[in-house]
Amino acid sequence: MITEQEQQKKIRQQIGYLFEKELLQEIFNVGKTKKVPMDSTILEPGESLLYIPFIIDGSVKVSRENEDGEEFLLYYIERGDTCAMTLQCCVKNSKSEIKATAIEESEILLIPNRYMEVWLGKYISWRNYILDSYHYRLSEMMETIDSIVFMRLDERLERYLKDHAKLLGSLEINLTHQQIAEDLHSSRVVISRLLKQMERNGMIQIQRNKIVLSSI
DNA sequence: ACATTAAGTGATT
DNA sequence: AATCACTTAATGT
Repeated sequence: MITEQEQQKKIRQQIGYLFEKELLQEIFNVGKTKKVPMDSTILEPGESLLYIPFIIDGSVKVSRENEDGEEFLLYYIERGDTCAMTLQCCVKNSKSEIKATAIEESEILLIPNRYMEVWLGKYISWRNYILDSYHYRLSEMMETIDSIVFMRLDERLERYLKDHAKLLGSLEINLTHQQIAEDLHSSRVVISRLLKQMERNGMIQIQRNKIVLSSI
């Protein structure tokens, strides 16, 4: 079991630079950290938010899901990030419209949602952080929209692979063609074909359950 | 050895 | 670019 001191130290290291001293102290008082295993769902659409989640360590995938359970990747969030969608949910007490999945073992910090509004008035760093988060997520979403509208699927796939590699800091991508197809809302056959082509171009190597990029 | 799941491929729309 | 139908290859039991 991790001691409180160790936990605080970790939070300080990972996201401490974001907030002022007093706020950090409040975070220590009311926040709880939680480890989540790879591939676990952190948040389902329709769920009510009781906590504002922050990523302290690891990476999380945020996606949209329709009634049939088909997904579409909106963006990734990593250390120091929170999800703009959840912020809104916390204030308005509405339900989540997105799905969040850990793509590696991650650690999240949970803050009871009632502090959200109080801190907005009390701490400048918090206000800035929230505004920045919104801005950043919105930009990322626009990039994603651009890619759907203006890029061909092979270009999107390439971007997807590189983003994934950068995020996890490894040229090895442990995903099946099926999983990739789901994120890009395409079909497995199509992805397999495009990957095969990329392999012929020497951009990647294909193995079972794994793709190795030659470079980023 | 057999079943299951991932990946490859030709043909069709 | 998607879907079907089928094959081949890798992996678990």
